[in-house]
Amino acid sequence: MKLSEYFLPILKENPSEAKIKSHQLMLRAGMIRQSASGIYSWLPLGFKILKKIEQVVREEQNRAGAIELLMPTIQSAEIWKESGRYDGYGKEMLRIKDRHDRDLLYGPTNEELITEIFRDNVKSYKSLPMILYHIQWKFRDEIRPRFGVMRCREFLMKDSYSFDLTEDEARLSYKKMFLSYLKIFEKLELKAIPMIADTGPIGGDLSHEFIILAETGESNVYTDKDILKISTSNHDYSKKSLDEITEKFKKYYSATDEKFNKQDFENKVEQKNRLSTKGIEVGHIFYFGEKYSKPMNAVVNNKEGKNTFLHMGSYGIGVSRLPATIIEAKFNDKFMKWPLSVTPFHVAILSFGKTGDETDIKSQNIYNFLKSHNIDAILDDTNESPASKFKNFDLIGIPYQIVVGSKLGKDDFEFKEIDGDKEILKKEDILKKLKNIYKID
RNA sequence: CGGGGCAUAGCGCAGCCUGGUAGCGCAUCUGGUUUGGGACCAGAGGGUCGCAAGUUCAAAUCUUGCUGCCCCGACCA
Repeated sequence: MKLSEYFLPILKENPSEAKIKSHQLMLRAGMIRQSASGIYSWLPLGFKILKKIEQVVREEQNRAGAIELLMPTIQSAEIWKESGRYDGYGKEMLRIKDRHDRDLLYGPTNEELITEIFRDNVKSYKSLPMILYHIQWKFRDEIRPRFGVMRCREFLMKDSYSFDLTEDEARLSYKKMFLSYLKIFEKLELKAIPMIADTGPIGGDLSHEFIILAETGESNVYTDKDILKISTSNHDYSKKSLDEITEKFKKYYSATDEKFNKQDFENKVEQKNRLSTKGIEVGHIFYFGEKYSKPMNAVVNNKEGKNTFLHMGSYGIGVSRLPATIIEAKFNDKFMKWPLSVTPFHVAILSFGKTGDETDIKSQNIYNFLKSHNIDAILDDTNESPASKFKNFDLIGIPYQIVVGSKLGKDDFEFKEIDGDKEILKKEDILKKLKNIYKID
């Protein structure tokens, strides 16, 4: 993409309504624009990042054996009356009437709908276990939306739902999601800590929140430093491996404010290992047994041919919250640097030439060369000053840069990591390097 | 919902107290000069001053009502 042909409205000053770093940066880097309180449009750059994050989530959910589908944003009130949550959910739920005066709602979550789909189409224990998920926009009419896309009313969520015959099997499904979440956040270069959590309005008795450590987070976090050393890289989705990884985490103390107990913390964690910091909640998983299957009569035949209520769990990741979370966790006051897995472009080419001159031609040349080899580059071919280009790209945060100026030889290019030292390379070497970094064939 | 604040050009702001032809910086457009960390000169375009009513010869400015947005609290991916 050539910057001169792209839609990237960059702001030099912070809009006054943005109070936290990620909100300011997302507005300034032209990622989002607000359309109403807690409701945002995603501009091309932000949308590209959002889609990449979505893809990381999708791939790891698939690896865990979950199957993707897509449910609508608008739901009928009927099923919510069946589960008893139509009255229970409160004002957070946006209620709508259609032209025939039928009660509809903009889905804040999908337990009812997925339960209806499942019970209508699955009749045998032989189809179990099964985990279904979708990545869809949700609406929760928050009392006070704030912090940009961090706490907004309309947001993109990945929500999975597990169906099992017994509680034991359901706990295994829970562990699959537990590991999948850890791997997703690892791939996004985020430090996520699972915390025992309250089950909230969704209900159930087994639940973890996934908290990303970030100075500017909203939740207080108390844990053991060693918990950060646990690696998931040697774990797969076999039962043995899942049991091992969940056991590893159980050994360490970790709690947010609601569950924090000073006495316990000090008893269980050595002084030198105590970590109390801030975090952002990005995921929440629940096992809730028969909470929905009973009132909605979701059953399958077991081996004896008898109807048995399904054991269910649900698992959410705030996908649209993640771009902001990554910024909060990684921005260092000077520049942004996106993880390799979600960077909007592989490399930025900053041309210090002027339309049509030698430097400009050289820039166009390497841009076309990389493009023809599947490298997604953005070429800044505008007539801005060099200083201004550097500043803009510090803001946008593409991890690698190629700087094309008049100071180098005809076949030489300056290549650098955004926060690293420059090296002088030929274009073939740059291609080789980028292919290696991004694992492109 | 309780408490506080704001609304003037795309963004940041001044003007309001004390009513009299709407301004500044950045951004945008034209021409030229520049080019390795937010360049310079000259010129140009862009605003029913959030909406409505009232007071007045005259309202961005005073009065009243409404709407929107932001901040602090409870809620949440």
